[in-house]
Amino acid sequence: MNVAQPEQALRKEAVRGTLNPVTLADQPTPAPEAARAAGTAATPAQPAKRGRRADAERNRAAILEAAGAVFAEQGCAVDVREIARRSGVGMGTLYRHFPTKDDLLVTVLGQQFDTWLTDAHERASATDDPWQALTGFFEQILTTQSRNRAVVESYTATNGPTSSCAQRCYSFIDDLRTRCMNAGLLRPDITTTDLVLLSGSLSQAVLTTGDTHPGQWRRLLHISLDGLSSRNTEPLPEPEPEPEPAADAPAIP
Amino acid sequence: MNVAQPEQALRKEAVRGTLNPVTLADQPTPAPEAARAAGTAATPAQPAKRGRRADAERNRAAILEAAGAVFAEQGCAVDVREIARRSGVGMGTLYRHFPTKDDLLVTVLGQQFDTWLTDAHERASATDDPWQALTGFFEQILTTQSRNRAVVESYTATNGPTSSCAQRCYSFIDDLRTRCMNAGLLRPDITTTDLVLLSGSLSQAVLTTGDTHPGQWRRLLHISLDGLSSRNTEPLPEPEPEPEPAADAPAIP
DNA sequence: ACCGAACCGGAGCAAGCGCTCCCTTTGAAC
DNA sequence: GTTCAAAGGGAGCGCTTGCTCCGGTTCGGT
Repeated sequence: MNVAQPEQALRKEAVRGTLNPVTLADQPTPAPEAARAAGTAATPAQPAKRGRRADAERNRAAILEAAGAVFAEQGCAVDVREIARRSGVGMGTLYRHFPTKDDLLVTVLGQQFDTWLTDAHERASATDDPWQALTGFFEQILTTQSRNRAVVESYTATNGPTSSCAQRCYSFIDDLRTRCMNAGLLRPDITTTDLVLLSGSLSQAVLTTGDTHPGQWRRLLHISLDGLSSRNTEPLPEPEPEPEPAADAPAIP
Repeated sequence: MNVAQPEQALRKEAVRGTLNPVTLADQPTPAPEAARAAGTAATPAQPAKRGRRADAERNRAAILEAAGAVFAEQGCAVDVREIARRSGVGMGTLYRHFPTKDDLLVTVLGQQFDTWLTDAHERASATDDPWQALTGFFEQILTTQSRNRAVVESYTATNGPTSSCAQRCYSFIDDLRTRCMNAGLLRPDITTTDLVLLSGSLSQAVLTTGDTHPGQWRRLLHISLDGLSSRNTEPLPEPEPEPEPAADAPAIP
């Protein structure tokens, strides 16, 4: 799942230290019924595969909530003990529900991403102005990320649009681009990849400048958006051939 | 030196794990003579304060060279043992020369920054076109950073222009900005802070997209530069009041 | 050639952190 | 109420990593 793993990896891949922020590849909140279908013995489906005890369900929810808060505040690198503490459960409980810290992170970010993308869709279709849809999208994604370290970290750790989450996001951005392009608002050689990577770059600016220069990222965003406008006619440097998205090069929002 | 340290910190601040990428605050290659002046019992001055043994000098140089390479390749988080191995010295030797991993990192990055900034000055004064000087600067800083993980990491870890290194960089960018502004090439409300943070943001893009989309950062740079141009007249959102650069909020190039 | 101070090197310490083991507790079917 | 599989919890293991300790070695002045 992660990059450059040693050779062992018996079934537990985030073996030691390595554990890059995340790899939102599989099961982004899988549909409850499609649980035991494929060979993926991944995180058990969300709403009780077949009668989970009530306390277990409660604890699972508590873990998810605490993890969401802690990851958002402190980033992907927090001690698992902190999450256990905040959710009021022991380590054993936490690890029964999520076999790996990575699994927990993936689940949490997957949920957040789902709600976020739904919201983004609604907003985008609420306006008829393509340019406003695009700028609103950037505004939204950056606002979200300015409040969630884990999202930014996992984004920048494994950029590149792969995985179901990232692909849905990618095609959403692609729609926005097409709308703007048809209206002649976007300079003609902007690719969807440009937009995806631009959002990632600005995300990082949000994270970096968050403490020292609050709100400064809006200025950078404004500058970048102006640079995207069709009023700039000089062609961009050629995009280099993309190195064939490897099957294990995942990402997130 | 770093942020949010516990209370102990007996004299060794990067006590455990914490060790954020860096904090280029003090002694950016201090002048040899001003060694024992202030109370700063920092890294001993470079060229033998008073007769260092020849082998010690050789080892110090080897450590610096190896550390430079290793930090550039693998980032600030490498194991100190790796540096010791690559430079052919033992841990004891390494830690006699640099009392802390952080010290080593600061020294290495400080040197690299010095040579880089000198080069930047030469290039900038070699052209009469202010806009080309500005774009050349961005091009140069990003090219450098695309080959040096440690620089990017330390930049994004402690953004904000403080410390002697960062301040020299800041005033250099300020010169570039003034030249462009006088020539009417830059949109009028661009601040130096905008430029500094923009470079930081793009640096991150360089790091992030380096593996998956080599050279892509040039497109983002192009877009941003177009956004900086005076052809964009719409005013940017107000910059928020900067939170008084704290005495210990350092950064680097 | 001699001597002491400076230097070398790497085994080892301590702490952080992901994860497991195992005994205890509890929910819910009967 | 009884029973027992499922759930709980936390001490502790194993590994990493920054840093130290100390016996042996080497330099450079005499």
